[in-house]
Amino acid sequence: MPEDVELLSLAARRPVERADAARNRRLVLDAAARLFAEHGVDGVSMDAVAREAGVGKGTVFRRFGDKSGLAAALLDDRERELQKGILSGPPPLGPGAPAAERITAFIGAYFDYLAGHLDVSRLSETAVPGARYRIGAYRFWHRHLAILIHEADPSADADHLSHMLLAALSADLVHALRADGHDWERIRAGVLDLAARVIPSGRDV
Amino acid sequence: MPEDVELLSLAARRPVERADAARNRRLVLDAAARLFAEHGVDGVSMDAVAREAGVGKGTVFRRFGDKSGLAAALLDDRERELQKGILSGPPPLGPGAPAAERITAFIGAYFDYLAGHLDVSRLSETAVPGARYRIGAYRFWHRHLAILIHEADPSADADHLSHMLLAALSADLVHALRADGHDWERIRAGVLDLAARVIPSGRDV
DNA sequence: TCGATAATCGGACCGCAGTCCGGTTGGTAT
DNA sequence: ATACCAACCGGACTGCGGTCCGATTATCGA
Repeated sequence: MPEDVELLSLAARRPVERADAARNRRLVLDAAARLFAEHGVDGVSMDAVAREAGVGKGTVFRRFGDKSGLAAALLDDRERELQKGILSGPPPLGPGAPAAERITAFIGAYFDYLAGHLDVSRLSETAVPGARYRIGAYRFWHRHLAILIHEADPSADADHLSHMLLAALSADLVHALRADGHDWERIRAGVLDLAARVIPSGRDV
Repeated sequence: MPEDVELLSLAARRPVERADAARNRRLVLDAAARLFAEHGVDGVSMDAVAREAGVGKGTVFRRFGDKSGLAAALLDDRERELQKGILSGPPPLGPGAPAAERITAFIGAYFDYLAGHLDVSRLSETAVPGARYRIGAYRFWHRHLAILIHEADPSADADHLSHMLLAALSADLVHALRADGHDWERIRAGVLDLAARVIPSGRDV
């Protein structure tokens, strides 16, 4: 399993983190979570987050880069849970099952994760154009999927195909589908159906 | 062919348009095209467009809504060309060919259109979250694809599948792939390959 | 324990997207 | 031709994302 490098690189922390910096990071993340829950993702400015955290605006931006970075940091914990399940959990999400089954399991699990954090995910993906593809977590999902696709069908352009499957799971698209009246189950089934069409699980192609 | 209603709705103009309004629309669009070509899409503010057009800022926003709307208006002419080819051009892009072939033709043609206007397309799709799905042109592409998918495979959720195929053609994704080193031909082939996997052109499923 | 050094802190500052409203102008009915 | 009204015009204004830099504070070597 050569995937483990990903998690390591994501877990890599700076040599040390000063005590005040760590404290402030926590303050900012807690404040953001509180305000998002109370006023909705769109109704919270970065100034408001800084004020609620009792911290200067510059501090927030230095630690999180921009608004999408703050949202990504908020998602971090849940992401790690899913990443852990992929790297070392039981099959079919974890190692041990055939690639096609692992693909299905991953897409289902990722969709459930997305559905549970759609607003914050959408913020992290759309606040800054191109942000989605730069986030470490996206790279993890992409590499994982690409490895599985290559295993299931070596003739495919696994790298590109992996990006396109993830595009079907973009928060902005799912949000638009919801706004268009699609219910969760329909969207979930549709994405899984797409994956099944792309990577036939049984024999043949 | 029940698709024609789409084009009509897109072409529907307000009862009349005042002479000064029409003149200013032209001024603004020309100014925007000029500035985008000269300074790049990211280096042009709405103030600059208004100034270059010799028009007030309010005028620009009233006529185009927001920045993504201005970009969408700039794309309008080219879009209509493609739309015309779909509605009344020769097969396989136009009517007359089997649905699966029309899907392939459409995706290839749309990709070429996208590749030719990637920056402005990206602006129109990402300047405002969710903007892509609200634009009239997107609805046209979506409905066209959905009709063909339903024809090729009535068992599929054509509506959702159509959205997901278009997600693989999102300007932001294609931009990210380019930045990641993928060349145009590779991306084009990958998207067509995806369509072929989703909608088998020959027999069976 | 204490001084040197580098990272952190935070609020003033900037540019831009988008709004508002009093003044103006073009279309239309008489 | 003219008067009325709706639509248009445009620049001042607001709030937000993001930057910058002088002051502050934590860490480490002596």
